[in-house]
Amino acid sequence: MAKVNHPRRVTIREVAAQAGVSVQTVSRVVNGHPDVADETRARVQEVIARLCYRPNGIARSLAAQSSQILGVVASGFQLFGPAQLLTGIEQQATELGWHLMLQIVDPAKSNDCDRVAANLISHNVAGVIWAYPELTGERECAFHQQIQPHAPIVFLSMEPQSGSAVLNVDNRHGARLATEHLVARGYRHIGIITGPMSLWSAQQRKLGWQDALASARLPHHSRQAVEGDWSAAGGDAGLMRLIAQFPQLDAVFASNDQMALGVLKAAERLGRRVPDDLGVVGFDDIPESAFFKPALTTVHHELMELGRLAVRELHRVIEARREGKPAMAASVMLQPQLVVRESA
Amino acid sequence: MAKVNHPRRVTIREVAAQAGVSVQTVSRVVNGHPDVADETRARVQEVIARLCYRPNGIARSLAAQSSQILGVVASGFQLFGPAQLLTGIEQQATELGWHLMLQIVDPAKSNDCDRVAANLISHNVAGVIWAYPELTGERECAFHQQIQPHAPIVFLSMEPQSGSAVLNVDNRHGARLATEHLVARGYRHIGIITGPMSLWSAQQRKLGWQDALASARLPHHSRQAVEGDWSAAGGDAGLMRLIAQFPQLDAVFASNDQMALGVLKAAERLGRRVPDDLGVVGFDDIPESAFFKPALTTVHHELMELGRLAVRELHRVIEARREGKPAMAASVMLQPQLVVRESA
DNA sequence: TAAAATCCCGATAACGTTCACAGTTCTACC
DNA sequence: GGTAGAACTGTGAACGTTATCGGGATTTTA
Repeated sequence: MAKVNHPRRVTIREVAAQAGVSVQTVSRVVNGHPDVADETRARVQEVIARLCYRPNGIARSLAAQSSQILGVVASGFQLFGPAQLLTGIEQQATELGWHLMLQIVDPAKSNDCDRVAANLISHNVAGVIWAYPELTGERECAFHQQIQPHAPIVFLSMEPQSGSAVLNVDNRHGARLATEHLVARGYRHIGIITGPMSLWSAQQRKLGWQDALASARLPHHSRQAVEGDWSAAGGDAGLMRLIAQFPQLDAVFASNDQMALGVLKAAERLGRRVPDDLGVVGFDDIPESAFFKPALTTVHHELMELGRLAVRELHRVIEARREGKPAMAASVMLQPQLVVRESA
Repeated sequence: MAKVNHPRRVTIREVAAQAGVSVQTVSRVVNGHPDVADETRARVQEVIARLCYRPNGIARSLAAQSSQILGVVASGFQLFGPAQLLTGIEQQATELGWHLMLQIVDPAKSNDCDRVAANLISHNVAGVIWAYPELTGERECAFHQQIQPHAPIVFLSMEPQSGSAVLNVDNRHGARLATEHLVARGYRHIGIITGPMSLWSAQQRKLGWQDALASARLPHHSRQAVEGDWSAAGGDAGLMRLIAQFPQLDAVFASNDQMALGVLKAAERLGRRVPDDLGVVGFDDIPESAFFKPALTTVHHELMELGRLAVRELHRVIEARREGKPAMAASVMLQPQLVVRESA
């Protein structure tokens, strides 16, 4: 096995030698510890700059038994939600000086979670953000058990549970706002196309729809709801099924904007004018939704901010624990807002 | 500073003790080295399973002077392209057993690149994928210089350069296909809304548009082109500007599908029927584009596959170098395809 | 049958940091 | 003027693994 031609990287030892101090003193300067004379500090910093010394993160992690890395467990970034979350996480992490280790779990493989947990632990991550939205509970539980002793976790878009921090958008309330708006506009036969019902957020949005119908004393039967898959194609197919099983339908709450787009397309094909013959409301307020025809009435929420919050909470807990104080991340619930446009 | 209550993790030493062999032998078993008797190997593996031993990635990286981590430098995942790339990268990395360290560079800060490079080097990444699309060249060059001696790099969606591996979709040819289709449909006054012209891909798409006009012997003036920002809002505003400065316009090539959506919206507002009064072609073939009104004719390309390819190339090079052979990643150019729908 | 090669395995030293503790010098106070 | 404490610095041992080298047992070759 041939030696790869690595250029000798500058180590703390060389800095120490050049500055005429001990390795430990350099370490102190680098980490901003007190107890080092101003003059010494200046000399060391000068040498550091001159040699372009960069502390080795790996060695640091090993010695200190903890890293500057946060683990992020996610599913995929093709959907709007996860992409927004990850963007927020990334921004805040960079601002606070954290690095990110990305882990994707494959829903198909049941033991994938163990692999991910083992990876994260073996890399001494300082904290973990669980942004993989699934309801089963078992998965998260097992994961939680494994990670918990090593690093704090925050969960995103999941069922709130005592004993762990869960950050959420109030999907139920958002869906209620959307449906109430349809009711206020005079629609009386309001169906829903849900997201994949294995997801907490999809369930909550359906509950919000039910809440609104109930408080308006409108009936809701199971034939008023069909399950979608977040995609425009799913929304299109969903409207077809919905009309087939519930012909008097006069409005639809689509659980995300992509599905709402599919609904608009199907409605056009069926000769139903929106909003006159069919009211449509979406969820997410993706940037494109204002450009749909007609412009989509939808529910706006701040997922980027949720991601940023997750990092800040984790940061707070990690710092506190480093100072010896026990700390717990707090759960949070952000409130979404209705954005009224033309489709309802 | 209070000791955090870390549960003692199982180390290689304990495995060695339990199995009655040396630490080194356990290491050999874990890493699949030869030169260990079948019987010994079995015994060690049994102990590993029993104690749930997981090698510490940090310590491994430090000792071996190289990790199982790939660095990914990107800009943001809110856009379709980057999200697709990252998804592909993630999938392939997981399949091959690599971990990902995500780094975002802030275009605003000029020295951000140094920070990113330092981080990656300090974590001993085995390879780097540069998926931050910008043309300036300086940035990449400086980065290249710093990383190169430590780890192989592949670049994504950039200007091909000798001496480094660049993976691309043939944006120019794709744009040419799109524009040629407009010509074939009889449009004669074809404008373009480009992406941000600081991006290589945006430049290439504009060149493809020019190619098509030139080979059809149609004139193209600078007033036939406006710069957009990839967003639907940008596409909408773009069409307004385009018509103002080039009134005879009868077709538009929008450099991505979101902008095409904006164009469709603006066209409706102006009372221009698509495709009769105005032909529109997009680029990317996002899943939603088939559901636009009218369904969007666009250019399909396989960005996820490009991301997967990048990881495979890197993997190949890293493995080869570990065996002492010098190796270079190869450059690749994927061909896009035209998808004809209703908008042209 | 001696010499050489092969197969196993272990001892020791890295890898580049931080931590705990032990100085040493200097100031301040009674 | 001795002593207590602060301020600063250095020493040695971790952290958990892999690399290097060497040695004993076993097999192959001359």
